[in-house]
This record gives sequence, structure tokens and C-alpha cells, in this order.
Amino acid sequence: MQKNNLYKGSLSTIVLSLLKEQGKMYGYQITREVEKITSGQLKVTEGALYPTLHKLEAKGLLSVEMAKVNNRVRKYYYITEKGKKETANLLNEMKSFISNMEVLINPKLA
Amino acid sequence: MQKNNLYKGSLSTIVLSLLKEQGKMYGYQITREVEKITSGQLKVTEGALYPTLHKLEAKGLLSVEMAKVNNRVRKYYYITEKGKKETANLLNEMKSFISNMEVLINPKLA
DNA sequence: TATAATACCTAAGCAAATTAGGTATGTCAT
DNA sequence: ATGACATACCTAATTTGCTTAGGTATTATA
Repeated sequence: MQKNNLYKGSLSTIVLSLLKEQGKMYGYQITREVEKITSGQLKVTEGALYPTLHKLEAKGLLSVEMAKVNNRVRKYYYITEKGKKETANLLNEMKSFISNMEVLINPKLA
Repeated sequence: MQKNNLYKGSLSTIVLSLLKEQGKMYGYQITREVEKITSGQLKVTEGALYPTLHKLEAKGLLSVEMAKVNNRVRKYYYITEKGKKETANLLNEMKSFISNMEVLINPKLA
């Protein structure tokens, strides 16, 4: 039995929220940052992250900027105005999901 | 743009948790109860629920008991001992997911 | 010199929803 | 009595969004 890292649908919310708060970041950095913030509890796999970044860029929620550091290419992503609006929506949905789950799994709140 | 009702993977947790707390319930009743507890915010679709109930039964986490009420068949599900253990695991995973999401989306906590 | 870390990427497979049907009975208003 | 709605079960096709498992290439370290 292997465990999942993410509940489906949460990755876009995490990525947009991080970029909204922390400014531009590149993919690999996001994987490190999420691991750091959650004390290693949550790992964002690259196989999920890169397609998500491309999808968010295609939707116009993120923009990208190439940079060459130490002869290695980095793709810095930053959030657009459209992305900020969508982030607010996703955060509301996530908070609503969390509060619904909490009343459902916590008999004292129901 | 349509909105999702559930984050993927959460339905089993909801069903097991409900049955652990409230004793035996039948499928249709679960859909009503979730809607009621969440003040109509969360709807469990039958297309998701029934396959989930069958899967949990096949895994030995739930047992089933037929009943005939008003000439209509009801299938009452109740949780097994194995199901109670698995519920505890799923609740821990859910709580961990929620606390991880909260530090990720809440800059003040990070 | 090989292993790990950095940094990007894609494709196949799978799980778990959504969407959209279906059957059948009971209840209630017109 | 007939149509609509609630009750109560069900399945199949499709979609989404992960995991798993690769791949390339450079730099740092043992």
C-alpha cells in the first residue's frame, strides 16, 4: 500500500497560492519549498508539477521568464492578474472543502 | 465552468466516518445526510457513492444487510472492525492533508 | 569517476470523480 | 388516472489529475 501525496485538484491551488505570496519561482524550487513548508510531509512530484505549470500558463494564470544560472536554464513562473483572481476562487473552494470535511468527520461539530 | 463537489479520495473517508459515528445507513440516506450536515454545500452524487459502497464492502470495511421498507428495498451498510481501523488511518491522512494545506495557503502560518 | 543534486521534461497507467443515463415503487396534486 | 416528484437502487462512458517511471543535461561532491 502506497500513500498519495495529494488530494486531486489541490496542486493548482498550492502552486498559485505560493506564487501569489512569494513572487516568481521555478519548478524545482516549488518542489523544495512545499517540502520545506510542510516539514517534509508533502512531496510534489515533478510528474505532476510540470504539466500543471504548463496548464496554468496556457490558461493565462501564470507567465514565464527564462533565466540562465550557472549554465543551467531556469523557468521562473509568476502569477498574472487573471491568476490572482482565480487563486482567490480556488482558495475559497479549498476553505469550503476543508470546513465541510471538518463537520463531516468531527461528530462534535455536526 | 462546472464545479466539483469533492476532492478525489475524500468520499471513502466521508462514508466510513459517517457510518462509524451514526451506525448503519443506506445509500440514499447518506446522500441526504451529507447534504444536511454541510447545509447543502456538498452533494454526494449517486454515481460516485454506490460504486464506493460496493468497493468498501468488497474490501471488508463495510457489511451489508437488506431490509424491505414500504415494499422498497434498502441496503443498510454498517462498518466492520477492519473498517474502523481503516477509518482511523483515513482520518489521520485527511487531517494531515488539511494541516498541510493550511500552512501552504496561509502565509501567516508558514 | 561515479553519485547526488539541480533543473527541465514526457508518457503510460490508474483511481476516483462527473455526467448521464437506467429500473422500480410510493406519494401527491390536478 | 396521470404526470411529476421523492425514494431507492444501479451502471457505463468519460474526464481529470494524480503516480510511476522513465528520459536529458549540467554542476558539485565524495
